[in-house]
Amino acid sequence: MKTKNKTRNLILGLLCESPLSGYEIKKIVDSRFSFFWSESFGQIYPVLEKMKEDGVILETESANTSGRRKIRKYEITPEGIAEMTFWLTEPVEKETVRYEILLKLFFSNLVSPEVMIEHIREFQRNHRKQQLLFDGFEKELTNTIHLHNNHPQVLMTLLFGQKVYKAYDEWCTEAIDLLRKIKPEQECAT
Amino acid sequence: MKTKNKTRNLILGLLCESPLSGYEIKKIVDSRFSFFWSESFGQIYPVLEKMKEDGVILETESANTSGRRKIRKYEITPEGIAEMTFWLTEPVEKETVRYEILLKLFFSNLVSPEVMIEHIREFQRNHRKQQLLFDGFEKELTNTIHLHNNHPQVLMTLLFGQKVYKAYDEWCTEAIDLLRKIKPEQECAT
DNA sequence: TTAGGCATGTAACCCGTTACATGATTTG
DNA sequence: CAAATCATGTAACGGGTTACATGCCTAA
Repeated sequence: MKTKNKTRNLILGLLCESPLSGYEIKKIVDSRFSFFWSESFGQIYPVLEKMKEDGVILETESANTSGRRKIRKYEITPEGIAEMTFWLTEPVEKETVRYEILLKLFFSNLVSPEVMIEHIREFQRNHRKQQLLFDGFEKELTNTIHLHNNHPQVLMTLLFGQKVYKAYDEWCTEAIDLLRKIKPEQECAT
Repeated sequence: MKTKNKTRNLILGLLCESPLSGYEIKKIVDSRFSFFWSESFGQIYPVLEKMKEDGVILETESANTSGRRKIRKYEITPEGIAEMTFWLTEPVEKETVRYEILLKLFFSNLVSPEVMIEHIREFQRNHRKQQLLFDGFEKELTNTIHLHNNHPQVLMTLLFGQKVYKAYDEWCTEAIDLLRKIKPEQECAT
């Protein structure tokens, strides 16, 4: 039962709450998980097929609603719940992050400081957009408190995002300041 | 010239400073880049071969020193420097992070809070170890100031690590506190 | 009517890890 | 001598993205 496939666990987790289609899974990930997870259709659909074969989920031919294209809804089986709870107890694997922005920064003495400043500004802009979304989520959650039994857990993931993104933001500001102090003659090439 | 292969850029960057072997590249990444980058031998050696073919690096048959096994040293070519500077000016691609710990947390109402508390403790321990290394690096750097012309850039990557890991650490403490407050009857299953 | 969102799926490709094989040299 | 470390390499595999193909429905 050694599941390296995290997509599989994501799907199992979502289906623990309610049956969903592949399309809906993707939408949920894109909207609520985007700051710590991502999935593509090219991954989701084949994995769903495999999971059906393995008997951890089953298709609940949930209607051809109003002559629309067939929507394949899936629900979790007891085997699926067992697999999910097993995975939850397994230790978290060491994540292998790769911050392209830090790699560029590390070697950025090959180009003018302005280049790197612009990269960091862009990074800061993108992450500030996400920070605004955090605030929205938080309000949404405090309004619907106790509606979901995983409410505290959701808040905690949010808290993670808020703290880390705040750290990103502060770093961006400081890094830009530091880069501005670098004299052009210290460069290697342009 | 659309390089998606980041390993290639890492190698180019390192070779800008001095010629290196595949083994040395791996050691540098493991020791100094580990908190924001990772590489495996199975990736490095084939990429080096490909880069040689493409003429961005060349092998400088750096001696069979004292009858030892042949060490293949590589140095960068002008084409390699051009490729690297081009990549540095290209925008940073949106990173797709996947925090397994947050995915587990999000769905952790399926198991007892103690399970998740232990995962977070482990996460905190691992990252605190790295935080100690940051302090060591910093001292090392302040001693050798001005020895390398990318000194400020290195310090900035370090600053990033320090800020983000501090955010991790604070979150861990708060999250564990919050999890302790969850009453067992709020769970779904065990 | 056409653009865009809903919905599913596949093929090609790349990226990267793991595991293994090989062999030399150093150190206990 | 055995174990660890230095050093290079390959094969197998899996994970994941991108791009494409298909088709339906709704709203401008």
